[in-house]
Amino acid sequence: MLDTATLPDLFDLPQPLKARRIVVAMSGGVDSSVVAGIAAASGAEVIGVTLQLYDYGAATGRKGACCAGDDIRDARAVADRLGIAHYVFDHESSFREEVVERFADDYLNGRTPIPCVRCNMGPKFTDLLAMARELGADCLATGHYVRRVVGADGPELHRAFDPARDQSYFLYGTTEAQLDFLRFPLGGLPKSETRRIAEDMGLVVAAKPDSQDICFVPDGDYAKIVRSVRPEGDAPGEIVHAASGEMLGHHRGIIHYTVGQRRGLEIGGQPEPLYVIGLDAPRRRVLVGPRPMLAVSRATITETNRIGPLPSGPLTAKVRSLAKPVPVELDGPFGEGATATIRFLQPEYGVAPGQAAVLYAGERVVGGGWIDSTERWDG
RNA sequence: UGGGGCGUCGCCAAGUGGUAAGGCACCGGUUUUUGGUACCGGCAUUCGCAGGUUCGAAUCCUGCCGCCCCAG
Repeated sequence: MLDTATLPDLFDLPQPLKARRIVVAMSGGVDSSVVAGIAAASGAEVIGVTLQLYDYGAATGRKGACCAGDDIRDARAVADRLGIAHYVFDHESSFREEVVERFADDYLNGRTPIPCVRCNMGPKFTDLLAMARELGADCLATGHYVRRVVGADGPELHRAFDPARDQSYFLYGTTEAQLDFLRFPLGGLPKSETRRIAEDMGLVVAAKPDSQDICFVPDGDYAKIVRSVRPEGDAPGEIVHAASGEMLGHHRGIIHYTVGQRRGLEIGGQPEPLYVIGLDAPRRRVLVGPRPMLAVSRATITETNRIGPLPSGPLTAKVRSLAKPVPVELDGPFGEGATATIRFLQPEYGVAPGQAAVLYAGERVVGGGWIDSTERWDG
């Protein structure tokens, strides 16, 4: 059962909570619904806010999405159940510009975008956060699995207690100013506990499937979205061996490929698997080669964000969401939008431009940046 | 229309009388809040076609078809 005595700690706000106002970002999923429930139970005044991010019709009936159609309805139902205020803001046009169109443009440029990071940086932690301030809130709480820990130099971002649920990779772009105002009450809980709380509270979303895939891609066919936004982008081209230059086949369009990808090349008769080594957008060519050619020694990262001080101890980095952090060293200025370079102490495979590189000092997120280019390990 | 070689799963390829390896590709599953990766599983009752020899043929014989090379 929910221990109401510990609730104030989850929001780290000055007492008494009855005098506080908490805005909860409600996506319509289990996690943010539970956050709203916990906030309501804490005694604070709670306002649920849901952003409508994309087209209703396209998302109707979709399981595991967020922020459209049924999900907005669910968020409203939860808010009603909890007896809290709930507002829905139409954010479609800005979401389209900031997230969807950039997503498409990245693919057109031979990069592999990660829209969840953009969405967190823009609509959620900039726009929604500003709304929360306008609503006179003391904080903005979200259902992300990540921990905010107040250290000597201010709030820090740490990985979630439950490593299987950790979402810190998607939140590296959080600025210190944003972090000051944000709260992540679920960061210390295992997911099973979240669902249990949802059941205890009688929330309709208790058994709702976890969200996965990209929220605005209804059926996993992201290329369809790219085509719909940038119809001119899906042009066929050649598949070329990255080492020999030999033309091995044709592809359906560069947007279908990402560095490190193995499947979908449809090139047989090879002694070993071929992977996408690089994408040549101007020539519409997909460069392929054997796995050793994927080994990377350095990556240049741009638009870096730093959270808290650089540690004196060792750094690790994740260059994709599902990966154990690997040891790296950092060269150049880091943070405040600077461009830096990370050096991998061991070869790292399948580092794709467009993805995020997130730096950690142990459990703490030090920041990160966009992977802009890479260097071969032996090169 | 003389000589030589070849034709085994979509591709590469082992197998030369004992009842079709393997790799690549592809498909499915697992994992997973991005794209991918990885892992597990599936994938030729049949060896260009038609006959013949044999207890038994992809493997031997005959014919046909197709492709490649050399060629006075």
